[in-house]
Amino acid sequence: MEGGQLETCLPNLYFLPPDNHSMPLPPPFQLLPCQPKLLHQMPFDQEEVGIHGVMLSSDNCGGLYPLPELPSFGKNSAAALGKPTVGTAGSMPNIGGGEEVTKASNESTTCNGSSTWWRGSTMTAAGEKGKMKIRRKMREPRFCFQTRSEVDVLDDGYKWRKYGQKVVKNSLHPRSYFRCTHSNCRVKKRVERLSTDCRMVITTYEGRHTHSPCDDTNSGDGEHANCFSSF
DNA sequence: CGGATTTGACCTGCGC
DNA sequence: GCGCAGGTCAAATCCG
Repeated sequence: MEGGQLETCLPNLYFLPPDNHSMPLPPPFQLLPCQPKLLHQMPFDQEEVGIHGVMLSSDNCGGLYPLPELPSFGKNSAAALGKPTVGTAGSMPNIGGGEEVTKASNESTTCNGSSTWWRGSTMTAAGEKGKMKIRRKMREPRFCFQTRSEVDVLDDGYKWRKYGQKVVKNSLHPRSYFRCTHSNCRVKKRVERLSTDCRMVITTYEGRHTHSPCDDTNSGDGEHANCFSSF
């Protein structure tokens, strides 16, 4: 992910005034010890592009925080440059929004159950490479929020498996990558701490769970109580 | 012993 | 075209 693409995303972020929090939080957020506050919403037309994201911020007492600037989001990031964004309330970190999500319009969730969510196990070299490039651009709906917590991984009711950790530039803390362990559920999340305030944890969910949190230990398709599907 | 985590390598996209 | 940075894979290792 490059900060350079942030500008393509930022105009789609809006600050919601406190009295305009009409959008219900998705179940994972409702399960958190303290519900994060909605700060930003990505007002994409869901039907059109299949994207719907929010930015949230909270601490353990439910206090509302403006999202502080993150130092690590690329040379061209608006956050780094202090560019004004639409209705800024702090800066938009390049989490959950760095990619050009609008290209996901047609094939947004057609990840076809292959061994990897975007690469595909049956991909052949020449013919599929172009598709792979496109697929790389595809992004699931994302929800980004910030909490003040001692622990990196918040208990959101789902079971996660860590599949990677990466040191990000200009950040003191590594970013961790998690995948939902439920079969047929490709939801991922990234967790990192602010370098400016190590108590603050940025969590980004990507994708929609195909099961409910309580259904997490089961295998199968778990069609009921989709966390994000109606969101 | 099986599942989860760690970590280095690899791949891809993007900016210059 | 090249280099950098983010994201993912997969073998090795750890842990219950």
